[in-house]
Amino acid sequence: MPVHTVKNASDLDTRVLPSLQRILLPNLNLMSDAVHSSVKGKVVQKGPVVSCRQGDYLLKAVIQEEDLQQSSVSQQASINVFFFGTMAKDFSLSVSQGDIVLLAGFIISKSPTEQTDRLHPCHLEMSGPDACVYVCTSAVSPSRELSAVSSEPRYTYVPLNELKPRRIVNVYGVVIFFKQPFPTKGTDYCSTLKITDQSNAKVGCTIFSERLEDHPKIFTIGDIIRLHRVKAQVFNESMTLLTSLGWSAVTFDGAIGSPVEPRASSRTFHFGEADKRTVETLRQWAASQPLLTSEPTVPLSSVQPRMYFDLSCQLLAKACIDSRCMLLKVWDGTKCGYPLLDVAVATDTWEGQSTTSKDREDMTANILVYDNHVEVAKTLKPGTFLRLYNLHAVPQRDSEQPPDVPSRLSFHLHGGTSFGRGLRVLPSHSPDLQPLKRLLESHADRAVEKEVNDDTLLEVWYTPPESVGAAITEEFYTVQTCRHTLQQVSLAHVKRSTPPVVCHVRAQVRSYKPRKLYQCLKLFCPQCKSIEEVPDDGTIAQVFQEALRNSLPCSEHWAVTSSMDAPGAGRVITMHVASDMVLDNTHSQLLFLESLTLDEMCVISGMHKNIVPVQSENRRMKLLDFSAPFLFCGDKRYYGCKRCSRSTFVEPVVSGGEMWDEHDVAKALGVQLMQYTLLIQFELQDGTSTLDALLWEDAEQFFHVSSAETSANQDLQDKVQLIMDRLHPPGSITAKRPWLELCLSAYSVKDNGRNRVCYQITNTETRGNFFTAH
DNA sequence: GGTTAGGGTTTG
Repeated sequence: MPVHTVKNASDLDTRVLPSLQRILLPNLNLMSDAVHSSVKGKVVQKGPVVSCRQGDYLLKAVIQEEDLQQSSVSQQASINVFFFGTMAKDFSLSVSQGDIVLLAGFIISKSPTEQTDRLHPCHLEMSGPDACVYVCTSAVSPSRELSAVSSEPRYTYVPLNELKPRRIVNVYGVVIFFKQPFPTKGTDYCSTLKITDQSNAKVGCTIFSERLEDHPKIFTIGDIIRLHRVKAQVFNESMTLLTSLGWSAVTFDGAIGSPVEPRASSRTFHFGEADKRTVETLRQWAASQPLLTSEPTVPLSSVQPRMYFDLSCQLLAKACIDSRCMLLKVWDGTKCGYPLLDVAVATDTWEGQSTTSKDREDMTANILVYDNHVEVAKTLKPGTFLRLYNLHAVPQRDSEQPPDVPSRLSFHLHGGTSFGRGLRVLPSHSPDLQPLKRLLESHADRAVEKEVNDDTLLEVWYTPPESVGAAITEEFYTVQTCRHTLQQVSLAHVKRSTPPVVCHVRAQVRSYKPRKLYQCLKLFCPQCKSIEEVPDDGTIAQVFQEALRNSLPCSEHWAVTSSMDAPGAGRVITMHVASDMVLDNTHSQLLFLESLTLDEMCVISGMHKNIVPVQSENRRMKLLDFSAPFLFCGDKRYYGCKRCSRSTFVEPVVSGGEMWDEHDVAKALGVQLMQYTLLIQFELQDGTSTLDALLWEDAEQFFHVSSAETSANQDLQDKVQLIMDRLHPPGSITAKRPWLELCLSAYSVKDNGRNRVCYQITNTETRGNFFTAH
């Protein structure tokens, strides 16, 4: 290995590479003889191994000259060193921050970052066969042990007037300006926003992310945002914040008294009491700042010609005009004070309800959405609640119209993102949508009272946003996939039958539970047959926190141990790799990580195939409590059965070069792997009776998803939700629910010594042409 | 470790 360890620091001066000339770092320059020289210094910064574009690996470290008089310490005493390929991995595993290293076989280059990092004008590159490192591992210092056990506070937040250039920080702020994400010329979407806090400093933030759903969910000025791991930078003489590696954003409603519910895109983020207090304090402060109170959205009834305004509304229908323009038909339950322009569109180009009752006609607004906004508008489903930002009320003067007749108003969402122009979907539970929803509901009630012969309004209101279009244009049904040749029977007949028996029935879903789809996902132990809930992130984070409290780095003879700094936490994460695997590709290694938080685990697991969180007990490695996953594989998490697994293990039998899956890891660690499973209880009805039936063993077939994949994939969760909403549209009346052809298995189970009959939906799958659209 | 963009007196 090109990284060698020596026992004594003095060996670096005397025994190692005696033929080479030591150069003090301040004396090093581009003309120095790199071939016959060595440098020595303390590792003051050590970055992670990162993969670069060509499939190579890179690690950056900073080493500092130690052998200097105090007076001569200068910026030239610290130098950037880049390690490439296996050298990077070896360095990462063998060298810790604080160690003294001797480097040779380097290339000296001009440092492109001299101006920004104020370090040595040169940097060193360590690659190729001649590069080598000797390291004297420093003893674990008391301060390092202390930092490993201290866990609070988890994050520190920097006031916006105390930002220093180039520092990676966590901040809280109140949003005073924001734009919806727009595509850049690079690979990402960009959101720009401006925030402020009690210090009154105003700081622009630029968020880059390839995924639209990762961008901060800001609905209005006055929302509160928490940013983690953003980099401070000066631009145009002002401080700005820029996303950096592992950044995250969580936003909150800014109104005093509204629930402090974090809006996050990532499923894993830390949110505790301290965050709640910070949000509440910021809300109080913002309420006292007249400039910060958010401009309320303007109802249609208050719109004046030529004004720009934000509108909250429900989408009724949409139609494509051309590639650069879409028409959205919306309402907000109020009546505009001006006559509205009706845009003529062929009936068959509408999606959703284009024809409406006279009463509603007066309340619907046609909105022309241009250019870049078409992309978002295309994805909208009738029924969705929307907010349109910087909408323009344009009076359209008809040339033949007499001057005393008021012009008809049309609404335009112009192209571009200036002034925050854009549109976004609002979740229907948003606090500031509730007045709008109550208003729409009252119209729906009135329509019922009057028995208006037009149920389109009810249709839109009572059907969930996603399914309005579908309910009209798409078919939904189930088919039996078994080969039973059975006469269809009634539910009453099924209940009279003696189990075990299989029946075919035709029934509707009267209700189902759990209503929160994520609660349908369970963990099943094939060994002891127990079913457990999937722990939520709060529970898991707590297990990590517990382990953090008790842990001192463990040491195992079979593992190579190294450490890295937890960014901004003043704590060291310890990493163990089985010796046999050290040379494997970093991404496929089985890693054991100690002293880290769930957040950190989520960041790191994105880059590795298999990571096992561990803690130590008497310096021996031990798994965490089984309420937390014992294994992280990218987005996926695997759990061990509490009853059937051991939390201690001897040396895991690993051999290099293999690709490990969750079964291999579980076996090597003595863990009984829990399987993901979907479990839903339906109440079926068919006019003769009602009957509770489980959907469990054949649930994957029913939904066309894998339970394990669904656990880590929002799209699949949405798909399950979508299907449930078809089976049982929320708020729907019986007549509107589909009739399903089902295969039912009736069987007996022992329950407290008594036989009980259970029913399961088996051999049945859902069909509907929305699958192809999805 | 970091390319994109870095709000702005709008308009079909």
